[in-house]
Amino acid sequence: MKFFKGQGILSLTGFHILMPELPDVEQFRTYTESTSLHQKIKSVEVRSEDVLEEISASELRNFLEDEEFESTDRHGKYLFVKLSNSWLVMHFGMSGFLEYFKDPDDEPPHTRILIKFTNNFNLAYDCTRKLGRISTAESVQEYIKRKSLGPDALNIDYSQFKKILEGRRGMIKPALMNQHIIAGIGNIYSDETLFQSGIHPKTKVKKLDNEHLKNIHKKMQEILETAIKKQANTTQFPSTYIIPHREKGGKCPKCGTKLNKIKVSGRTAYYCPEHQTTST
DNA sequence: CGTGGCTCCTGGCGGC
DNA sequence: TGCCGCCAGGAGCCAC
Repeated sequence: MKFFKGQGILSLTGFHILMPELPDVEQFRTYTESTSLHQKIKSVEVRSEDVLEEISASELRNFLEDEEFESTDRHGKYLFVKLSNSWLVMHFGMSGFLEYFKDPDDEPPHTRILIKFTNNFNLAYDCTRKLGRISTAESVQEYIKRKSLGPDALNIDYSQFKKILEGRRGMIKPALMNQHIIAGIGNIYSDETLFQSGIHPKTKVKKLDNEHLKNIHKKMQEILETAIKKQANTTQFPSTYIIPHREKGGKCPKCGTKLNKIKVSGRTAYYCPEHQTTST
């Protein structure tokens, strides 16, 4: 699938890299579904043990070899792949992606785990910066519980959303990005959500009224659904989105004002000073 | 409870 | 050109 190959190419040419937040992982999930199900795993190469979490290379090989991927699931930024009796869990850090290929020349450049199927195709887990993690779980629920992940950002309804945010003392952007509160939103989708909601990223949660929260919840889910429809390809996003303008000298796609770039909880936040005016 | 700082990594880029 | 420090979209840990 050229799409994934394109990620590296896009990043090299200065376009926006597709980062593994919820929509990207959903794309990896459907990609896995459409390429890798119901094929016997012949062998597994662990090229870097750095990405293994609570499992050794030989344990992972034993865990996967002679198994088949039966189905997939996703929770937040985690991809789950079902085997006969347990689950493989993939997290992509800041630079991870999957590539299904046959010709060795098509192997991506920073393959950390290579799964070889008996049909002679391969699934590569490529993670340049080695910040992603591969692990296993008894079930999706067991993993969610073990990692204390909040509800998935796409599934959470408003009453639940409101309940988890109410009473928080901190700022809205870090709250949205906190995987223990809501799973799936990272730095760029929190920027987009707050841009579309007209909320300054440093706004204290307790300063937001019911209408604000309702709007944030609605925009968050609309954005995630749109991004998934566009296969997380930012070049296909609506022209009113801030994501493609999150760069030095970027301008607001709605009014042309130069975007502000600030640090919020240690992360880079871009926002429009004209559109995101709630007091902090 | 929240936040800032540090850490895990690699690689692209800007500045000198 | 070469080198170096800075920066990046994730997230855990610890001190305050």
